[in-house]
Amino acid sequence: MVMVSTTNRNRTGVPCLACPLRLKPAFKDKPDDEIRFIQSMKVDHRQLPAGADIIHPGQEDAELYTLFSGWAFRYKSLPDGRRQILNFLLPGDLVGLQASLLSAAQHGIESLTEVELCVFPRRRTYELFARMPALAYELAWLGSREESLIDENLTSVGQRNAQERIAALLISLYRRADALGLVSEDSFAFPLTQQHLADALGLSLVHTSKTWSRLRRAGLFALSGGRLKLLNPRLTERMALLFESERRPRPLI
Amino acid sequence: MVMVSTTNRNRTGVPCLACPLRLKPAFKDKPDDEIRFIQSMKVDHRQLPAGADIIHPGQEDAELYTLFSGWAFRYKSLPDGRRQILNFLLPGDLVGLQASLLSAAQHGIESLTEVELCVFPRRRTYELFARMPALAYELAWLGSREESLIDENLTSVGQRNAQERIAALLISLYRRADALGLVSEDSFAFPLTQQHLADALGLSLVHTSKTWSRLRRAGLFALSGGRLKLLNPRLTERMALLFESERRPRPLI
DNA sequence: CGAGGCGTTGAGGTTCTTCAATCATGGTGG
DNA sequence: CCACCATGATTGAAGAACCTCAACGCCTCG
Repeated sequence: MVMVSTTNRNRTGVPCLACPLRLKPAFKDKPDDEIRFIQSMKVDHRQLPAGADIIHPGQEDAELYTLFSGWAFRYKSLPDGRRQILNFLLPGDLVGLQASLLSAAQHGIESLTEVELCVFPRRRTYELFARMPALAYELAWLGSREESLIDENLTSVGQRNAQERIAALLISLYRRADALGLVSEDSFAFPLTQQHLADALGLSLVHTSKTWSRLRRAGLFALSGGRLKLLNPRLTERMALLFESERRPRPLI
Repeated sequence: MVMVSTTNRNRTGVPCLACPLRLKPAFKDKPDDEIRFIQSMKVDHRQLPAGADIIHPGQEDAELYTLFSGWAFRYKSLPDGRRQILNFLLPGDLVGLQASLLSAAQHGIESLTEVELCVFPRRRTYELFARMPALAYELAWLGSREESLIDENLTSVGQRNAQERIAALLISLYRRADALGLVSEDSFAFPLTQQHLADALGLSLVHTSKTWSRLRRAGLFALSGGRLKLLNPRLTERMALLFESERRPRPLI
């Protein structure tokens, strides 16, 4: 939970028109004039270490970001310290849309790995709506997509048992990483500790550890060198009681 | 789960400029030209009985609605029949924003009481973004607000025990009903069965019944004639482990 | 070498679930 | 008017899932 603001003075980062993310199969094409508008709104390219507060609970002046690289998560805490991880953020995800629309952040956002963020000033969010309706529409679209992910997490925590929750989380992260080209040989970088898992699944640390180890020993997945390999995706899907979900390209802002 | 489409042929319903909801303290003022635009987008005023499917899971042509009167809820089901209620919808809430932006509804929406809906064609959602950026912004704002409610529910189900979950739900519904002027003498119409409660709280029906009765006998609330009266809101708030939350007016579309 | 972060495991207790039976209420048809 | 049925709420009993407490091992880092 280190508070760092290592603002990279290299304001440009990568030009948005040449953004490597945009080439991934996860994302839709976008007309050049919209990309140039995004470029003109981008005021910084910021790098933060793992464990940094990107937005803290109650913050009123949170900017709007796109996660360029690395992982992060949104969370909510209770007064007595219990913490619920609401969802994980991967490259291309919007960071802080809710916080920038509502007057104060109702949640916190923390980096899970070192991250790079494209920074857009929250003051100009309305300008985006006024001048680039297509982008505004995609902003709303991305907001709805995030809500849909949280719906799924709520269903998991409310209805699935420990083993089903783990399976559902693995499949969800696997699919998202895959769409971003982060999966090679069924394995992808997996920066979560068991405490993160427990807080995301609504389980105690101990029970998470036991169930996690059991599923690993049962051959569902393997973990080495910080990379997770799904050994039996089909079985995992069935164990998660998941309905099929389509995977169409999405907007990148 | 009756499928009825009692389309009220009286297309007008109430003129939006004279919408009685708009007078409630829950809602912000809006310029007349925006209200007239909303009126021009409204294609129907539809009445459905309790238990009707407003949007069914997987539906691809769901319209966008504003809930004019009555209660509804969003839910997600697992293949084996377990159901999670994601959030409750009260008058003034948008219905089906997520479904109208994404290509198919990832959830269902069902009426809890008889409801009246203002119907807006999903085909014209983009037109709204193009022609009325202020309204588009408020649409996104309402989407973020709904996400924020789901965040709270996820935190409840993931971190609170049965009694805390019930307290948190009661406070949340009480505050929302209050802002709509639906509360008189600390009591408001309460159309949920214990099955709805159980599905929203992620608890079994039996345990919900036992905890619910225990809190009622403990004097937290009283239920008679379908109306719920919160007898000790302060205590309920403390029991829910809730942070204080501001209540500013919100947009009505 | 010590400290701290992270993961694992055992033991015992609590919360919550499942199964099952009962009861109250309201509507319907004979 | 009453028998019948459906829906919803209540309660007891037994067991499973999950939680807390506690101890220990492994690793990295200073």
